[in-house]
Amino acid sequence: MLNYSTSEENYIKAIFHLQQEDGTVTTNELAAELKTKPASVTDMMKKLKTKKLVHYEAYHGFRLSNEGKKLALIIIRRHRLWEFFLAEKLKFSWEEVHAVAEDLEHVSSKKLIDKLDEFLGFPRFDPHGDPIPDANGRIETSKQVCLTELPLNKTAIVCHVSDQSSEMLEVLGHKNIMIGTRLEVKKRFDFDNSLEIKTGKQAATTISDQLARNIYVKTA
Amino acid sequence: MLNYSTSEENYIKAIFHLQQEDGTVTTNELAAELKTKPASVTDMMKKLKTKKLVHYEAYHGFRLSNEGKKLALIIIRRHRLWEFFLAEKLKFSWEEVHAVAEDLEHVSSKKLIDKLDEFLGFPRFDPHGDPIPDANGRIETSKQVCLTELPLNKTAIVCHVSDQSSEMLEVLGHKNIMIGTRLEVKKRFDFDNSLEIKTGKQAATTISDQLARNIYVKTA
DNA sequence: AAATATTTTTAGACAAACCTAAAAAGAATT
DNA sequence: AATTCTTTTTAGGTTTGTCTAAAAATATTT
Ligand SMILES: [Mn+2]
Ligand SMILES: [Mn+2]
Ligand SMILES: [Mn+2]
Ligand SMILES: [Mn+2]
Repeated sequence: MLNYSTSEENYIKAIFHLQQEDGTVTTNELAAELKTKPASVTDMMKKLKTKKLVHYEAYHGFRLSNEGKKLALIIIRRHRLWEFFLAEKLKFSWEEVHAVAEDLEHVSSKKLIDKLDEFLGFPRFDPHGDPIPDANGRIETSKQVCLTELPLNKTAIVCHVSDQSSEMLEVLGHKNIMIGTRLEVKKRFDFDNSLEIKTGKQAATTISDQLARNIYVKTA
Repeated sequence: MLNYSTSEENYIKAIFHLQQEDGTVTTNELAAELKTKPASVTDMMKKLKTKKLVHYEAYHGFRLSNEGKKLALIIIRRHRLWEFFLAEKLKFSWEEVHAVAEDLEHVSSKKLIDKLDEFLGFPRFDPHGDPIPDANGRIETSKQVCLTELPLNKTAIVCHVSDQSSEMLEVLGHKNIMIGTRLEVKKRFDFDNSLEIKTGKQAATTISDQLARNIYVKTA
């Protein structure tokens, strides 16, 4: 069932990401995304069509078939689990993980990935806050986002704090914020980027930019 | 300096292993090792020669240049560190690690490998007992081997015990065996595979097959 | 509805890594 | 030293994934 080349996998993953927005993807879009030429994209689309991974009619764009989507989620799972591993276990910084994961994602042993998942404690989000598909390809629909980027008045749930120091936990405890807390940002002060937030039925509190940077939330 | 294809890397590694025995490697030998055809080997040797990784004169075999040896040790380092990771952290069995490492070894980030090495605690031997080259390409010359495979009357030093249970440590303590102990196998009883060993100036002791299987030694 | 501009596909070429079959070189036998 | 056997190389071909340049289809303007 699965034994695809690095090139095929990179195309499938890129189509998956592009069609999230557009629905259907064009030749030029994909060529730009993959830093290749439109002619190369057409060649590859013909091949992926015969392999039943994409729906494609000449001149009318393409989108992934169900098979193609399943494959994309497998590759995304590998990519994000490796990113998590690199950040969490090897202490790579946030920005470094992507490039290395871009290569590691093409090592295709199913057992490797499932054991890695287990070793990492079945993490749900990669270091950029993107959800990690599970072994069956199921993926959380809502993206994890830093509290600093949450739009005003949008209800969200705290799902991760990146700094676990006792100082951090002290201030969180005092403000009654923990994993699972439902909150909304009511105001954002441009002067110092501090936030006024509302949690449940309590009075509003203010959160510094410093603190907000370490809190990740999921929109419901 | 280093950006070689998966194919080039597999050839370099295979030549390294073959020339350990032979000194110089032949076309047919290498073709057999890599399950490819002699004609393909000749093609690749021409390429590796222009890249200065091998010394090669038509019809007279080949061996790695210094550059080639350095590259081989980098690839072997990657391979064995991944094998150690798979066995130690992901609980892969002994026999499963090689195939997966055969792919992982071609991910070429130097930082990835050095951080992995650190994360693993700078292991000196892979799960098969082969030594792991360090970040500078230095490699231990003597291979680690299970006590069950040590030839009679050959002095060796205990370097690893794979079972660290308190029961195991109890029996080892009683027999005065620990990491660093110098020993020789004096006799091997076919009936139960038990061993009579001699350590330093003490009287000989007997070790069961069960115990011996968990002790690894390095010949001096 | 033409004319023009943009996008996409086709045609033809190239490098990498492999193959088979034939030729050449070297080694072993007589 | 000539013949025979074995090994190695060359010649020519295939597949995969890329490219440029030209042609065809589609979209946008006028
Ligand atoms: Mn990424
Ligand atoms: Mn990739
Ligand atoms: Mn191995
Ligand atoms: Mn390999």
